[in-house]
Amino acid sequence: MATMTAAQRREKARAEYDAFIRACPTNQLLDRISDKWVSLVVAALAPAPMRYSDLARKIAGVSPKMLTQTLRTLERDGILTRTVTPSVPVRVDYALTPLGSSLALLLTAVKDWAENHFDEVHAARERYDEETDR
Amino acid sequence: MATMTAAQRREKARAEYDAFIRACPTNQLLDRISDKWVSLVVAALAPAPMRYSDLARKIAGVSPKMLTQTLRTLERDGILTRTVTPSVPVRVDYALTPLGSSLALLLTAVKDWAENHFDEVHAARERYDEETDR
DNA sequence: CAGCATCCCCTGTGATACTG
DNA sequence: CAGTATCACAGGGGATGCTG
Repeated sequence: MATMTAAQRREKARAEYDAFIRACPTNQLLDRISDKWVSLVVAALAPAPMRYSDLARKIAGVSPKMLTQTLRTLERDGILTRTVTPSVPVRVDYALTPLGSSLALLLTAVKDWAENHFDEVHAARERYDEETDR
Repeated sequence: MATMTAAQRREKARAEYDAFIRACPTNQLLDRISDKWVSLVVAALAPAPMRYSDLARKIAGVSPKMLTQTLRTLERDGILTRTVTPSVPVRVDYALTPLGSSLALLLTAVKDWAENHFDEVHAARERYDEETDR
């Protein structure tokens, strides 16, 4: 295998690259938790379990569709549990799993960072815009 | 202003809601840093400053367009600095600011979480799919 | 109450090609 | 090397209406 055309080498590199991307857990999971709604849902559930309508109210701005979609993927990923109480009317509770709680710790830290450093970011933006705008 | 039609009341509520959303620093910043490319760029720059082409190579999968776009917004937000050295060929270095470094700490933690818990998430997914698929 | 189904638009994103 | 410009596309996400 000492001989290999440039095309073959390129193809090999590409194949390895693709495998790397698919195999790379970081990118996969990072993509999922780098989601607006994921952050908000996990943060909302961090203090205490909540019902569907509580979440809808607390997150304010989320459509039923996105809320459900987000909750389903998070349930699938073992981040939270979905508990249906078959009363009338139905009652559905969502709660973080231990896994979800460990993630919530980090996302809450990020959220706190955003709150604490908003001033600096805002100031930086104004400076930048002033120097740039025209 | 005791009299107000339903439409007016709705419009007022909407205006207040919009103002609330815009005023809320958490959502604004959270949205920005809850971005795939932001995470990757900040993580890439955390160990050491890098040049444009270094970033393009390290991140692998990002288009020039998205890379530039991401770098610009992060520069605007004071997360990183852009330094042009007018040699031939041109050389542009990107480095995290102290503000950016503090954020990098958190995002790196999230990245590590993703790496360390991928197995659990993956297992949860298989369990979920097995119970659900039909 | 807690959804699911459908429609549909619009923007973010990627590919490609060109420039200082 | 470090971008910018243009185009074309997919699909994210909202609105609406219906159900167990």
